[in-house]
Amino acid sequence: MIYYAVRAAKESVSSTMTSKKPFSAVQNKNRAAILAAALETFSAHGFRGTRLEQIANNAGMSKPNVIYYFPNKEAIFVTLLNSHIDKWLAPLREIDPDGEPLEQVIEYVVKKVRMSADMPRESRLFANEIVQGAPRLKESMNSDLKGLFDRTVNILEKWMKEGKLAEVPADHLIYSIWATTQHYADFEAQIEVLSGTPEKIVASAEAYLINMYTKLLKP
Amino acid sequence: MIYYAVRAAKESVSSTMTSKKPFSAVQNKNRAAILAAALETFSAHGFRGTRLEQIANNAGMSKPNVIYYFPNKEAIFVTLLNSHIDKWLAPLREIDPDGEPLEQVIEYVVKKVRMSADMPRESRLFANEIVQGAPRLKESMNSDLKGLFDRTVNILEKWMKEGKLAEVPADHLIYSIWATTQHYADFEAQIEVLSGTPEKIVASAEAYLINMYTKLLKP
DNA sequence: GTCTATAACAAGATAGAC
DNA sequence: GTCTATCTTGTTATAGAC
Repeated sequence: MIYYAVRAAKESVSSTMTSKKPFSAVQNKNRAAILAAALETFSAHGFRGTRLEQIANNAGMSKPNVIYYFPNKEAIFVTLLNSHIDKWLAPLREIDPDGEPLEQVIEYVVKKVRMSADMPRESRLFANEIVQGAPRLKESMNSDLKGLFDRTVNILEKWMKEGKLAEVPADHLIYSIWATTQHYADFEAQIEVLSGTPEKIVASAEAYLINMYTKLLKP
Repeated sequence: MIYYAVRAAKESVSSTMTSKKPFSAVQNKNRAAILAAALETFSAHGFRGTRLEQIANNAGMSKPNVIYYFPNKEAIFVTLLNSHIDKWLAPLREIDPDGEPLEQVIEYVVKKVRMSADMPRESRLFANEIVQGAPRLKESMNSDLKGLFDRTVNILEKWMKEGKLAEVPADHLIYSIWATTQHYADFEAQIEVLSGTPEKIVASAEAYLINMYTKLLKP
């Protein structure tokens, strides 16, 4: 089950690579359509709330045809998670230990809040899963995320010790950045009720957050 | 359907009240057991992810017996949401327009982060629902929450105009308080992977957040 | 590769005895 | 009020023709 998912995740990226069993052009096209449809429904309803039929309809094909490309529903979900995780963690990876500290943190905040605006479905996909205990995400959190998190904590603590950032607990700083930036995507339904058009709100969030984290971290 | 839910939510609070059809002591006890079990499972798995059987098992009774007390699964869920919403919004309601501004905001932050520590399941119950578009919560958000939110925005803006708080967009301020405080409960699974025991982390969150919002808002 | 039909099963809800 | 047995529906997954 996991096997198929991983294979799909890796190979769907480059169909031309000369591995054992590359997917055909049609296969890649249909896989992509399924994953696009899956992002739509899984992010809106979570794993159990999503019906295979919705995915099939959104992808413009029949239910059995979907299952022709993926062995089961869980494989679609896991493939989807894996296919987005690198992109999702990229901004964290791009923090430069040799850059100007405050600038690096603010840059990270800006990237994250823009992701919330540009990729709200990806954000909710992960949010849905984590709120429910991350049963299908614990593995990649332990491998991909944990290392990145620790690396970032170290960089931040070094900067603080050097007096280049105000001293705050680095782990809490990262959590609050995640919380404040992703909130606009994850709780969009609530924001829409309270503030109207979410797009406008996310647009003005950037300035607010830059100000907040600058005040917090300026040495 | 909604009728039963509302009736249950209101009457289960005070069994002795002299309304048309008060519930018996046994009824109240069983209703309470069902709602307690429901909080456990709905907060962990969301509405569709929760099985009636899990609720029954957790409540120590049979599935049909659960349905004897509530007409269906949705009624349990709606009753549960309603039975917690007042408690959940209490800290916001308690912001005193005549109090010392910064103190009032910090007090609010502290109450919220403690709720995250003491009532993580309630937090996730709402988070789960909102991430999925709040289909069964839109109504009470429009009635209960919207008014409270607007009231709070007005209080904050007045304080800012009077120079008693630094000027920031009040709506974003509220969103960031919600985001940073609830994050510890809602994303507990992730925090556990990255920082170990969530209890310790939430405990140290209070000081971090007090510092952050003080720096942000001190005039 | 794609489809219709259907098997297999899980889950919500009901009937009716106690 | 509570339970066992069961109905009914919804949903995943498969079989097999094209």
